[in-house]
Amino acid sequence: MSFLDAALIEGQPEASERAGPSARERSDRLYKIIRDRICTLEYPPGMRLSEEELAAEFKVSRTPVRRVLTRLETEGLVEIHHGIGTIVTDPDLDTLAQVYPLRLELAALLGKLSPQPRTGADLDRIRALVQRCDALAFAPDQQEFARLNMAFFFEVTAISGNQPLREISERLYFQTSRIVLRLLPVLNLGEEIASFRSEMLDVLKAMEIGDLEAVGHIRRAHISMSFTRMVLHSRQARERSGRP
Amino acid sequence: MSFLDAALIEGQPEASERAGPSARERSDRLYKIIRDRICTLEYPPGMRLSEEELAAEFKVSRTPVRRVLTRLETEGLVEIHHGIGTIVTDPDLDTLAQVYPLRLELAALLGKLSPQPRTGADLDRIRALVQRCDALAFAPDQQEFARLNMAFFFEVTAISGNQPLREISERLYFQTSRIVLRLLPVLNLGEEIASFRSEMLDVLKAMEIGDLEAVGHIRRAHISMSFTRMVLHSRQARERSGRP
DNA sequence: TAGGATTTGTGCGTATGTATT
DNA sequence: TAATACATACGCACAAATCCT
Repeated sequence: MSFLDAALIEGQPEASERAGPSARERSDRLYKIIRDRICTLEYPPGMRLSEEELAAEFKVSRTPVRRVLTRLETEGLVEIHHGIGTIVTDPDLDTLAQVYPLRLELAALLGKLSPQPRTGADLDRIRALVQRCDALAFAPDQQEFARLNMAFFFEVTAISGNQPLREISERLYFQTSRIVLRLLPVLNLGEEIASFRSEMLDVLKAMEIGDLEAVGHIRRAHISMSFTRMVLHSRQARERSGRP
Repeated sequence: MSFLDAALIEGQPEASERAGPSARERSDRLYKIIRDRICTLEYPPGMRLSEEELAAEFKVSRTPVRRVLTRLETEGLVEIHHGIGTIVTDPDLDTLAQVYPLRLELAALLGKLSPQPRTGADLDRIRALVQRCDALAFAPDQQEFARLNMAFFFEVTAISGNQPLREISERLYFQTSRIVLRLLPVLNLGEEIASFRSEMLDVLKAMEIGDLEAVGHIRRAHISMSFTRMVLHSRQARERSGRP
């Protein structure tokens, strides 16, 4: 268990005073830990997750672990098969082709529905992400790239006060964010990092003048281009490997 | 247990040959039964659902029942409180105000993303719904109205082949469909039935000429007007009761 | 084909939390 | 304030399903 995981599962009591985390809080923390491990490919597609092993790691019985795995299954991150096991799903380009049109529309909606004005602290957090992105250019790190992407996603999603919209956006993001990491070998890493950095700067500019609807449009444009790059490079990779 | 419920839980084996329903199938059926009971107000908002009673009714232990209730909680249909119980949620106008803008956009998207051509059988099913709606005008029945609405919703949602979009649309529908029933006392029932009937006829016309994008726009317009009527009549009801 | 190993699904007793008396 | 009643959360043992030998 990494330091970050430990911080997540211990945490501060949220709803209760000094009285230890409630069942709901324990479950949510465990869910986020496993979800993040899947989305950073620490648990790669195809890996089998053992209920007993997870139960042992987090010092609980299988019951709460099963609760979390069931939730992850409804969100498409794992598949549970009776008698076989629980395996991490492997999102493909076909899944992506269904989810991306939705993500495009939802990104634009985020800037329109119940826009939440950004504070200086909000902008500073994004500026810190740009710094981390710069460091990434010199020392490529898949997991750090995944965490940066996720952190930026949450910053952009927060511009809308519409909770159902945020939940749906998150769900679709976690369903497909892994595919970029999977395709990194065939993608141009420098191009991806540069594109990500310029997206953050564009969003920052729009936020600085308070134009949240523009943030949505910028985000939409970059999601679209990201998808196009993936399709393009995948096709090129297939051609290079000789497959039709 | 009603006859319809019995048919649902027995059903035909879907994935297995004569080998009895799998755990997944049993769970899905139980989920749909309870979900439908909630959405037809057979389980009204505020009602407490006992795990033991449900377990006894469906001849299983509390474990699979808890699995289903947990799923219903993530979808916002019930709230589970440790030590208190599981109660059916009561969606209010504020929730509606957040969900409806989304439903509007998604309705339009349904006609655009992966449109699925309608067959004669598809149209006949909708025509049958119109007939049932006509019968409803003479003998108002809240549950029948709820079931008609739901059946029509599924027919319209089926025009898109985009599975994530359909899932999201369903989720938002089940979160908010009950509120129309709750407001029926202050709404003009005749107006609601007439509006519903004309929506089905409009959709039917668009489907007959194969214009699925128009179906989306029609649906969007009617969802918008439905929302406006609810806000309007709720305000009038408040004014009549003397509350500011 | 049969049987054992391993996995998830289920049943049930107990722990924990909440409200009421 | 303490005790009681009753709800969900949890842990564990066993059943059912699958794979491999």
